[in-house]
Amino acid sequence: MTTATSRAYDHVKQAILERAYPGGALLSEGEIASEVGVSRTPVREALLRLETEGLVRLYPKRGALVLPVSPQEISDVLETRELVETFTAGRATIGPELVAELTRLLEAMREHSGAADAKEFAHADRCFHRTLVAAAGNEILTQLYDSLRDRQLRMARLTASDPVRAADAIRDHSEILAAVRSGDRRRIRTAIHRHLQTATAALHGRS
Amino acid sequence: MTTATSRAYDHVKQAILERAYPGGALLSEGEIASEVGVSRTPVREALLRLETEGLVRLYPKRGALVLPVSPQEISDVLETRELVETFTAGRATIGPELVAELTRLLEAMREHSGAADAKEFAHADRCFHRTLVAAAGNEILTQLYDSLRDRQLRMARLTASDPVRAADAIRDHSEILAAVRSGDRRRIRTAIHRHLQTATAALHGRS
DNA sequence: GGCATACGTCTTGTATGTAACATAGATACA
DNA sequence: TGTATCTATGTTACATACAAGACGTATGCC
Repeated sequence: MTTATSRAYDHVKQAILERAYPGGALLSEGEIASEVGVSRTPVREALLRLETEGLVRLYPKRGALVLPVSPQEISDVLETRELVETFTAGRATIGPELVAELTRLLEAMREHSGAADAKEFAHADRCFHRTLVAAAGNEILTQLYDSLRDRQLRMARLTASDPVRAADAIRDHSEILAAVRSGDRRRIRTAIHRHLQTATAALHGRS
Repeated sequence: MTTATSRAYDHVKQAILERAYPGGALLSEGEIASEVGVSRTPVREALLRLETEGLVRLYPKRGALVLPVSPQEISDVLETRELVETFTAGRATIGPELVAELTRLLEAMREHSGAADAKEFAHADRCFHRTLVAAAGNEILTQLYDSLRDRQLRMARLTASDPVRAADAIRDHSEILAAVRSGDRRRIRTAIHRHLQTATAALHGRS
């Protein structure tokens, strides 16, 4: 069985990312504890962790405030994401395994590009980028990147349920993969930069 | 009065950074609790936080392992630090307050360059860099940078107690400050890059 | 001797109890 | 009316209790 702490963590994190706990809400440990069916202790540990991830802010004796997404946060996340992705693209170890993995993930995106599979699509999308970042071999940046993607999840309204955007994403990823295959790092960086530009524009166009 | 959790956190963190708890040591909550004079609960919260900072690793039902510094970690920290510093240098809002603050910190470094003030020297050094990073206005990167500096603390053998290295650092920082005054961003990045190169070399030369 | 098993010890994971703090709203008073 | 104070309620911060898991070691058996 999974631990009580991780159940509490997953529950709260998912609720925040899906806006079931909206930005600005003040959560109490006891309330969450009874929802999840555990005691307050594991809930408290989950909230502590979510605070370090930047999703909530703990106010002593008051409760846990679900941080509203601010323009500053959006800008910081996007800026940092671009920094990490372009940098790691310049350092990634490019080999047959990497190409094979990226190919597989791109294929998964194509398979799930229908409106019904939005969740799987988003997952493959995310894994694609993550794989590329991880290929640079820097664990600190890989972990940072993961937390950025989580935070970005809250910002997107209805990510990827739009077929046009799904098609855009597939096209962009194909270009990134082709660039990786070519081994031309400048081309990879350019492709990633362009991809993030379109993604950013879409985000701003809807928020 | 400060909270029990923060006392436990400070105690353990300092002990790890100063190698009082050496890499590879297995800590138990109860042991720390009695050292600090609090119950296990706040100790546990402190350890959880230190795990997210990459200083310890919690093994279920076993204890908290003080992570030994690995070559991989050294490389990741240095690489990430350079990435963050050079990037933020390119975005920092350069104004009179920034220049004044950096000047003040450089002055503090000069004041404390004697061997007796190693701690104050290191503190001013760190604040100098932190101020520059923060001037870019990206909270995510600023926070990341802080954690990198903590981790780097463990790697340096006897940081800055060497007068030659202190003089080197002051010279490098002067050049960075001059570059900031000039407003030439390329020059700032170059100065930072050179500074990190010498710092890295010193680190490797001794470890 | 060699192997499996049982046991004792250490440690955590989780629940629960308690006191102190923060706040909102009521109340008293000028 | 406006202000200060009191009180009721909700919430955490921390301590403590207890059960269960992980290991090292001894024990029994061949």
